[in-house]
Amino acid sequence: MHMFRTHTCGALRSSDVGAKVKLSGWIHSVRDHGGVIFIDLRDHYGKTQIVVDPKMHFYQELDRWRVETVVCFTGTVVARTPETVNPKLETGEIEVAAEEMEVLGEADVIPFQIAKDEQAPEALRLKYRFLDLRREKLHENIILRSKVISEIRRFMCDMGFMEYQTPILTSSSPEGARDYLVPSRVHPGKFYALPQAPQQFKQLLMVAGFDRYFQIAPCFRDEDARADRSPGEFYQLDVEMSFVTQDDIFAVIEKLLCHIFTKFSRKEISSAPFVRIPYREAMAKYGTDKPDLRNPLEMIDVSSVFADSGFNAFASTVKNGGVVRAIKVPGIGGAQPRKFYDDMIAFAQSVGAKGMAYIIWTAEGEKSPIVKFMKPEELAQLKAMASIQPGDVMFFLADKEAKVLEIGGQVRTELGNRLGLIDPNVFKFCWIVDFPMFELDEETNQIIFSHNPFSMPQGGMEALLNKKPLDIFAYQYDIVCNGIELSSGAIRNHRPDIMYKAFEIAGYKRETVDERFGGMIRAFKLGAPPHGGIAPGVDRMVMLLADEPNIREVIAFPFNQQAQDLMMNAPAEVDMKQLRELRIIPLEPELKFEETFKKLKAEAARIREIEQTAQAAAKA
RNA sequence: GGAGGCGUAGCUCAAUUGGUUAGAGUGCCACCCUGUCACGGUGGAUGUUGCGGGUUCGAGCCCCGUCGCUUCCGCCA
Repeated sequence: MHMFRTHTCGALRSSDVGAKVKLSGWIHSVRDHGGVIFIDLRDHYGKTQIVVDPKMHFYQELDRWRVETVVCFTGTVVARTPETVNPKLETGEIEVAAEEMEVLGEADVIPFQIAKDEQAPEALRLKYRFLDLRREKLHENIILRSKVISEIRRFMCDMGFMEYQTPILTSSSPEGARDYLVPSRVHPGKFYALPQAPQQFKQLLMVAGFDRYFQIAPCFRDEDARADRSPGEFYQLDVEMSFVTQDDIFAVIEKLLCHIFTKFSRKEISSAPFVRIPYREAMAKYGTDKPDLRNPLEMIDVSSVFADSGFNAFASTVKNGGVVRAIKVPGIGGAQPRKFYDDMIAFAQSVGAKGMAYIIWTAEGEKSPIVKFMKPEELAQLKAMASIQPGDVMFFLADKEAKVLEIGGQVRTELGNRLGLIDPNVFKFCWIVDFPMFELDEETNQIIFSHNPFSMPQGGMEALLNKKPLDIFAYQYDIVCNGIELSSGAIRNHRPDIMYKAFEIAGYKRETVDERFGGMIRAFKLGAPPHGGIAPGVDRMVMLLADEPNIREVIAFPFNQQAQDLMMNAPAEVDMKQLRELRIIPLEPELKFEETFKKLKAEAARIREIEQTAQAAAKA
């Protein structure tokens, strides 16, 4: 009987010496010494060195086969002499003396190297993704991903959750990202949408009484890519629970994340409970709602110091309703050259700052371009506010608050990076909580939902009736790790009366709410439990665990940044036959849609009229 | 949709800042080599310098346009 292997390429050890074995795999590398040839044979499990003696009948033929050819060797396991043991290989104590060879799959010249650590351009790597996936790091990443997902499933089930599947072909949701649409053949002119997330389904499962739901759920969003955001599709660990508070959900997720990150990483991990930071505090201190807490720097408000200062640039900003924020960097006073400060100012300007001031405190006094404009008591005030020690430096930004926070956040990150303040061997998690329910639209001056209209307002109906809308928080939260947002979540608003009221505050009529969200409201009118959930991104978790800066490195077959699959050539044009069934005529991209649509409709009506006239004439 | 960066051999990069026939490593091809494990050695082939135009005696280098890649902003309830 024919067989391909008795062992994998990672299996053999010195205890197997003397065994007659058969190994199959890819030719990883060839080292031809004239009198003897060494071949590293590689498969999913590892590498084994094959030795071919010139006396073997296939010795001459071996020359023909290039690296990455798939071959099967039969031979005997022999021990390596102590000086030829390779400690880098798990199978390094032995080698296989080849006696027979069979070529199973010939390989042409490969477009980029696999055995060597060579960085090929990404477009090429994506086109030949099956080759790229043979490279050790990428292969390991995909294996890690598989292990992480199966461990998540096991752990969730152990915590009493059950995995439920929800439709892939569903309807377009009114809020949120752009949908991917799928035309219906049975109902020409109508479209399914791929789910941006199984949001409504998981809530309906709670209404259906299933209590603890999870799903490793595919999500589809037609939005542009980022380094940590794959365009098109991605996976999230979708979670929903009934009869829970925000803290119940936090406890479950903290347990899960601690377990997964401990199991699959050797980095130090924040211990549960993770620190909780109100949204406004996060914005004030870090200038972002996804702070990297490995960076110890924080912004402080020093507007009051400069309100009546002799430093006019800042004083006038404060008088005109702006703010001054400072970032203290401890202990670098004497350590950085002048160029460092110039570079930081240039950086601040590159992200939109008008300028940036700084003060260096030394044992001898202050060094700064702005100190000469300031009174001694102002300097003393600053010193007290930030507990300044000699050697500390303070950077200052002044502008409208929103702008200062945004720029300050980027300056904080840049300082952290440049000064090496960010420990790469730590995972720091935090919850961002107390997102405002409403905000003021800057253009229209109207109250609008600030994030998710379906979250439960803190304080419920009572808060909606009695509090100023802008003072109401939502039970909404983000989980953040090392500056990467893993997920948003919320306690949902399951009460139709509270939902109508919340929408009323944001300017929606009851009829509009019924029209747009009628399905959910109908369900909530027939006995809905309080419920809430979260949906951490699986790709982002694996990306953090694999220490990859780019999300495409942890996805087996990712889109490129333009949402194309270069290997499968997707998206692609389709047959006229398929379009005819769907009654779809693609418009040339350069044509104006509205005008062309009207013209085509008019033309269609004209053709129909001509046909009807002809038919009538034929009858008569 | 907008901004920045990049584009030279299959791949990674160089080309003394506008000056002779565009080089090196790696890969590829041929030959040599019995202990390598990124083996080593000798020789060889490989270029529309992304594309189009302009400036110039002369452009890989400068200018304009265009395309592609990438990072960020917008967007991502």
